Amino acid sequence: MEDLHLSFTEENYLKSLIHLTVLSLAKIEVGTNELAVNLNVKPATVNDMLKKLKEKKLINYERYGKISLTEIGRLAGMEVLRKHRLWETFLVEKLDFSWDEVHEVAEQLEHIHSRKLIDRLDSLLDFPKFDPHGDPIPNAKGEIEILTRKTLNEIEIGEKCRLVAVKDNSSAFLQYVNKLGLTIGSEIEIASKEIYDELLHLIIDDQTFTVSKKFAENLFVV
Amino acid sequence: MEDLHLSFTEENYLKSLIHLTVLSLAKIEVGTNELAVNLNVKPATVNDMLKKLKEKKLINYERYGKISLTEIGRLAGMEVLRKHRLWETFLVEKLDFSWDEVHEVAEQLEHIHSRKLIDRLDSLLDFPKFDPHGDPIPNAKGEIEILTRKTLNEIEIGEKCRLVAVKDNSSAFLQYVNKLGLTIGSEIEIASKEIYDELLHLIIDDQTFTVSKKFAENLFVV
DNA sequence: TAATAAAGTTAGATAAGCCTAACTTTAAAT
DNA sequence: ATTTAAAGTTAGGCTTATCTAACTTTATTA
Ligand SMILES: [Mn+2]
Ligand SMILES: [Mn+2]
Ligand SMILES: [Mn+2]
Ligand SMILES: [Mn+2]
Repeated sequence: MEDLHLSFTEENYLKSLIHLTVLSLAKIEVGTNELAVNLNVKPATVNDMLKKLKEKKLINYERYGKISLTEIGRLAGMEVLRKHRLWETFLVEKLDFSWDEVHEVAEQLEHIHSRKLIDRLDSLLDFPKFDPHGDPIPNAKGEIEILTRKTLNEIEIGEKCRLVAVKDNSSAFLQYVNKLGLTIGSEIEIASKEIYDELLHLIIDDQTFTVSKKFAENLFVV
Repeated sequence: MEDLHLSFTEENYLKSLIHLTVLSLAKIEVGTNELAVNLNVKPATVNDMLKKLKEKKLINYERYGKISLTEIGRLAGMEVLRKHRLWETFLVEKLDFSWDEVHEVAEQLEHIHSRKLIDRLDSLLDFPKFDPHGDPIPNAKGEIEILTRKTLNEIEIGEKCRLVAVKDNSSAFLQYVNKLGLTIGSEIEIASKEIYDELLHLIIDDQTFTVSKKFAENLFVV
């Protein structure tokens, strides 16, 4: 079953669709424009590719209709996501990369075609369940644990929570997280919130920090 | 200096040129046809690319003239070769691949762009000098130890030698080498040679084997 | 419901890599 | 020194992935 040869671009479309449907709870379809934004291309470009992906039976799609993954498409997309997250874990665990440096390289490595390579890598890393950003890693069967996670801005004043993952994977954001001394597992308490400009005052390790709503929306906590 | 962005294809051209010039002792230039054969494309295709590579100052080339690498081209090509051989070493050393399985995957991995990645990989592997096929690995400065090596068919009857590298990297050939119980470092004695069909009779570990001239030409010995 | 806005599609271009077929230049043989 | 063969080049096409500009369909909102 796993011998359909997909181009880098096709794989990126499928991975995007995984993010926009499977991983975005309670939404199994997306539109052309949303996919275009996610892939950083123009809607006209997406439209061309939709025809090709439908032809290859990777997506369900009708003219002017919504887009969803077929089972084949879902498996192929999940494999790309699995590779991405395993490579990120490898870079951090084995090559001492920091978590803000791995995403760009993993964007390249996720397209290496070799089932054996990825399964051996999984084994070398001891079958990790989460990547360096706290995101779950799909297993070899394409199964993933989808957790309902709150973002920091949804937490009430006075409540304590623990950082389990980050939404934004850009190095700009992650370096900002580093600057606050935050890592996956950090305890965070909401000291107070500003109504006017929506700033949050946090207590981390007995120190006080002020962050924006935008920042807080990119932190997943429990 | 290392911020010229090269495509996979351009990198493959430079790597080919490294093989055909730098690594092929006493020949610093090649022609369009020879390069085309090496890259498995048509001469017309090569011709188009030559114009582009010259434009980017990666090769020296004039219409109807021979092709050679510039210093920039040599360094870029050497880096691709370095990556190829380091990844092959990684696959064998860290992921338990056998030497006949690594070449195809390394053909993909050699195009991952990240200086940090490759230098960390080098360090993880303890700065190996040779890849699994006995080929020297260029260092981070693009320097490589070029050794003058004899092939098995050049050895005289009665002489003993040691396998140091293989010329052919195809899995078909390497599996054949495996079948004879040969590995890098194996002692080989030439028992005799047939004049008529150029077969060689070898003694390896007190056992006798018969191989063709074609086979013997692909084994480097000292 | 009719007007307007948003979403989606099509047509026509472009650039990278590749091809075949025909042509030109250089090298090798007679 | 011609002739022929080999090597190299050009012209014109194809495919993939992208774009812009114009158009059509669906959704929203007055
Ligand atoms: Mn990532
Ligand atoms: Mn990608
Ligand atoms: Mn190889
Ligand atoms: Mn290659």
